[in-house]
Amino acid sequence: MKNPNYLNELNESQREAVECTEGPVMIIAGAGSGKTRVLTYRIAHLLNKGVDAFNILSLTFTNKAARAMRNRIEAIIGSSEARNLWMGTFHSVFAKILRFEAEKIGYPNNFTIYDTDDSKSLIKSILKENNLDEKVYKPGMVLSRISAAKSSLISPQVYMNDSEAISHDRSSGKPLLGEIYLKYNTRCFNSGAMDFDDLLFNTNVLLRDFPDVLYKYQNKFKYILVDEYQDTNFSQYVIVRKLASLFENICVVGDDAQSIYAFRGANIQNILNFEKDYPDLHTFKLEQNYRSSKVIVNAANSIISNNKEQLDKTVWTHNEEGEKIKVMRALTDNEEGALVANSIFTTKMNQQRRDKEFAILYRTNAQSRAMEEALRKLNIPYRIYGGLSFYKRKEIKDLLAYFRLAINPNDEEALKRIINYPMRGIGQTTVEKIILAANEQGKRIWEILENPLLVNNVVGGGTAAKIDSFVTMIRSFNLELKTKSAYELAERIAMTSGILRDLSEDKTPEGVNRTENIQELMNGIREFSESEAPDENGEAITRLRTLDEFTQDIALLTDADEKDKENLDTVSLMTIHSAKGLEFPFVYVVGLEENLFPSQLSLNSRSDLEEERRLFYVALTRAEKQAFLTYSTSRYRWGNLTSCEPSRFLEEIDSQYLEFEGFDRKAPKPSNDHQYNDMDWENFRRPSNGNGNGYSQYKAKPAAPKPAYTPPVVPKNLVNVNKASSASFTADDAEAIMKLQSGMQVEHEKFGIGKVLNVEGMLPNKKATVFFEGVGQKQLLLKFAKLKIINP
DNA sequence: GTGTAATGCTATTGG
DNA sequence: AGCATTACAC
Repeated sequence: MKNPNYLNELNESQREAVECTEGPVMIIAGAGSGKTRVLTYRIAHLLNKGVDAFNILSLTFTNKAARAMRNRIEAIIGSSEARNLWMGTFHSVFAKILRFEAEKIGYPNNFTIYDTDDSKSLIKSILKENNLDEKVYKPGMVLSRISAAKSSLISPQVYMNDSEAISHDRSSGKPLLGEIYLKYNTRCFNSGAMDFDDLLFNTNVLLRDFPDVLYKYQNKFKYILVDEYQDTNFSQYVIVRKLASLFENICVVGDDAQSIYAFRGANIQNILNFEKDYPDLHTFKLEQNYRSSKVIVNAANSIISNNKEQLDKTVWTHNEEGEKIKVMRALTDNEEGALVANSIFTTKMNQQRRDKEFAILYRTNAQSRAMEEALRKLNIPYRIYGGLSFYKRKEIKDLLAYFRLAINPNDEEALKRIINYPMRGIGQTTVEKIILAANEQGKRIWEILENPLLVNNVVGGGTAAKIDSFVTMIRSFNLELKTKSAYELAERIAMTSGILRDLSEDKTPEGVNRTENIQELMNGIREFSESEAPDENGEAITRLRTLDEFTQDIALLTDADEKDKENLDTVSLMTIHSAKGLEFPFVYVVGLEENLFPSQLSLNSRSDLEEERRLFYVALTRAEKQAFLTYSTSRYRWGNLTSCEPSRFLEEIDSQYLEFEGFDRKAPKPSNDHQYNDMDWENFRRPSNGNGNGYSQYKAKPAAPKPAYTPPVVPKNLVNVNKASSASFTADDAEAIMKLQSGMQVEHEKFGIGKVLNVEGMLPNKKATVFFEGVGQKQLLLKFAKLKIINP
C-alpha cells in the first residue's frame, strides 16, 4: 500500500461515499465537488479491502477518463493490479464483450463498427435503391430516428408495429421510416457491421437471450460503478440494471444539473428514478466545490436556479471570492475573436500565466474559426479539440477502410470507399450492380465478388478482370492478418493499394499534409506493434500485435482520447460539450447570443431550453479563477452578416457577479459601419425580476460610445494582410492592406515567397503586382489574396 | 469512367 | 463561405 492514509484525503461526505461499498449507492455530485476523486478512491478502497480487480466494472464517459483513473488508482494502491479493472466507456467495454460473444447472436467476432459517416452513407444507398427522395428522408434525420429507436431498445419489427411511431412518421410525411430502419439493420448485419447504438442494443439482446451469458457477467462484475449517470440512455440503463441485479453493488455518480445529452437519448429519469429501482439505496451528496471561486460558484447557482426540474442541492465553496465575471461585447465575430485573444494576451502578461491555463468554449464548432484567426495574429499557440478529428480525415479513413476490408471483406461501406480508390476503373455503376445483385440473391457482397461466374453475370469482361485483381489483393492482405505485425501489414497495404503513390503525386500543401497524416497514422501503428499486449489475465506479454487488433482498438476512439497532448502549453478551444469534466483557471465562453446560445432549435420547448441552460452551467463551472463571457452584435452565418441579440443567459446571472468591460449595458447599441437590419435595441429585454432596476448600478452614458477596444499589437513580421474569406473589412485587415508597399517581401499560399513590385487602386479593390520566384509576375487583388508580409 | 463546372446545402451538441 | 453533390463534357 503506497498511501495507507488515503481516506484522510477526503472530506466527510466524500469519505462516506467511498466507504459505503456494499449495496446500491447514488452519489449526487455538484460541479467541481471531487466526483472523479470519489470514484477513484472508491475503487482503490475496494481493492484495498481485497476485492479482485477482475470483479470491478467501471463505466466512464471517455476512455481518457478511464485511463486517468486507472493511473491514479495505481498511484494510490501502489501496484499494477489496477490494470485488471474493467474500465472504459459503455461502448468500448461492451464492444469488447461482444467480440467474445458475437457468434451467439449471429455476428462474426471480427465485426466492423460503423461510424456516423458509414451509417449515413448506407442510408443514402438504401434511399437511392428505393427511389426515395433524400430531401424528404434526410440521411442525418433518418439516422437519428433509428438511433433514438435503438437507444430505447425498439427493434425495426417493434417500430413498424408501434402506433406512436407510425403516426409520428405519417404526419411528418415519412411513412417509410420503419422499412428503411429494417433494411438498414439487415444491411449492417449482412456486412458484419454494428453501428454505435448496435453495440448497446446487441449487448441487450445477448443478455436477454442467453441467460448463461448474463449469469457469467453478473458474477464477473460484482461491483459496478457508473460515472456521468445523468447522461445514460435507456439501453445503457437496462444493461446496468441487469448486470447489477445479482449483487446490487451498484454505484452511480452524476449531477442532474450537468445533463447535456438528452438530445442523443440520455434520460435524466435514470438518475431521478434510481431510488425507485433500489429502495434500500444510500444517497450521498457532494456539495462542496473545490474548483472555482465564490463568484463563479454563486453565479452558476444563480443561472441554474432558473431551471424548474432539478434535484435539491446547494453547491458552495470555501475558495476565495475571486474576480467578477467579465462581460465583453464585440461588433462582429472577428472582433469577438480579437477581443478574446487580446484579453488572453493581457491576462497572461499581467498575471504571468501559461497559455494552457486558458480555454475558449463555444456552442458550435463553426465558431472556432474567428477565435483561431485572432489567436494566430497574436502568435498565441492553441489547440482545437473536436472538429475534424484525426480519424475522420479522408486519407485516414481511406487507409483504414483497406484495413477494415482485409479484416471483414463483407464490410460494404469500406468496400464502397476504396474499391475505386485509387482509381482502378471500377466505377459507381459497377458497384451498384454488385450490391444490387447481392441483395437480390440474398448473398453477401464478397460472395459475389469472389465468384467469377457471378461477377460475369453482372458486369462486362473488362470490369470483371479489374474486380478479380482487386479481390486477389484484398485476399492477400487478409491472409497476412495473423502472420504479420500490424505495422508490417499496414505498410504493405499503404504501398500495394497505391494510396501512398496517389497522395505523393499531390504536391499542393494540402496534399503534402495528407501524406504527413498517413505518416502519423503509420507511426501510431508502429508504436502499437511494439507495445505489449495484455493476455486474458491482464498480464503484459510480448506477442505479435496484429492489424485487426489495432483497427478494433481505434474504432471507438474519440478526439477526447488523443493521448499525451495535454502537456502542451497551448490555449484550448472546444465546444462546451467536449469541455465536460475538464477545468481551466481562465475560461472564455463566447457567442452568448440569442439563437446561438441558447440555440435557435432549443427555443420551442421548456426542456430543450433547460438543457441549454445546463450547458451554460457546465461552461461556467469549468472556470477556476475567472470567467469571461462575450457576445457580438453581428455575426456571419452562412455567408451573411446577421444581427444578434445578447443571450438571455446573461440576464439570468445575478448581476452582482458581473462586470461589463468597455461598454455600458444600458447604453444604446453602438452604430457601426456594417449594413444590416438594426434590431430593436431599445427593447433589449428589461430585467424581468419585477423591481425594474436590475441594471441601475450601471450608470448610463449619454452618448453611444464605440467599445473601448484597442486593436492588438500585431507582431510586425507576420502581418496577415487579409483573408480571402470575407468581402467585408475588419479594421485590422484594412490597415494591413494599407501598409502594403512595393519592395516588401510577401508570402502567398500558393505562389510562395515574392516581392511586391507595385501597389495600385483604392481600398476595396486595391491591387498589387508581385513577382514570385519560379512562378513569375502576378496581379493580385488584395481583398482575396492571402498575403503575408515577411519583410517590410 | 473520369474530370471539371455549376449548383445547392449547410451550422447544434457526440460515442 | 465552404463543402458536397450533381451535371455535363470528354
